[in-house]
Amino acid sequence: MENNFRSGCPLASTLDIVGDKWSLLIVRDMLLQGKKTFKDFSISPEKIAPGILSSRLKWLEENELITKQKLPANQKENIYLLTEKGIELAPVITEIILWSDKNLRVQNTEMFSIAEAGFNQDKSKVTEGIQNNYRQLVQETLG
Amino acid sequence: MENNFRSGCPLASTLDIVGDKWSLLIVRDMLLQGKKTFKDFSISPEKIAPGILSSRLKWLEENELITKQKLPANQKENIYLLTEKGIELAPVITEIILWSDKNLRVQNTEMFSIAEAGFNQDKSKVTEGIQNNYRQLVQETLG
DNA sequence: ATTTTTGCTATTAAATCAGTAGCAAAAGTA
DNA sequence: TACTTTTGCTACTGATTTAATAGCAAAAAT
Repeated sequence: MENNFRSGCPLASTLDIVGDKWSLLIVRDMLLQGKKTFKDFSISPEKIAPGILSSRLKWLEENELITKQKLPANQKENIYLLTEKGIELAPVITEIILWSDKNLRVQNTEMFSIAEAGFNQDKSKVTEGIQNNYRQLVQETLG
Repeated sequence: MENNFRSGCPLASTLDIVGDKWSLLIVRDMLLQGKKTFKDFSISPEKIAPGILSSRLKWLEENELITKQKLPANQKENIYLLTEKGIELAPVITEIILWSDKNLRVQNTEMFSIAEAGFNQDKSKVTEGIQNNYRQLVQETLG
């Protein structure tokens, strides 16, 4: 259990955990689309390779952003769910999406509208809505 | 000028630009510590290698998050400054720091206090303060 | 005129990412 | 019950990115 962080900087420490091209997209799929299984994550538009997906899920589980479990009804499927620590990334994701909408749309002409997903409302309301919605999904999934 | 983004997702698009282990740390050094030169960035506690720093600065300039220029007084030193697009990353950085403070401190026992930097105040006040402070630095630098 | 500083590039090695194939076990279907 | 499909991966190969160090030319400082 050694300290593998580059420095004592909180920003750098976060990047040491989720500062790669995929981790936050997995969290996005869970938070915003309710994805739960390996298969679910495999079919994102960004097409993550199974090897990378596998290693990222392990890493996120090790760092307690997600849990992995099987439900009694299905002994094959692994169910991945965000922990509270993971759910609390919602404000970060919201700010990134708002920045992107405002600043990258000119570069990425294919970018989705964020109004559809309700991101043009009050910032903290949006974030809380996403979080509470997800917490309900967890309840429903685990019964 | 082709579209090199992985998808139309705003989150993924941002990660395509600053989703590596170093870009946001460079923005951090500029915003929070007023760093402006290659040398300044070289001496961060995370010790970025010159080759990576060089390529990241080029990339950030290409994507218009920073500008690069020489001041009349010094024809050797390059001065790197954040554009408005770069300054607007402040809310993202604030949220990441707050998440880290709350959720990674247990893992990274060497983490700095964020109270010292004033991050325990009202969120949008903190962000705006950082941004206005930086805009003033730009003014002072360019005269 | 000499030394130091700055802003890099070059080089090599290591780590990570990406794409495809394939496979065992569980689940679904006939 | 046998067969097919689905799921959740692992293995493999190659490409790309990152990391660490050395070094160097031009400007600035002494």
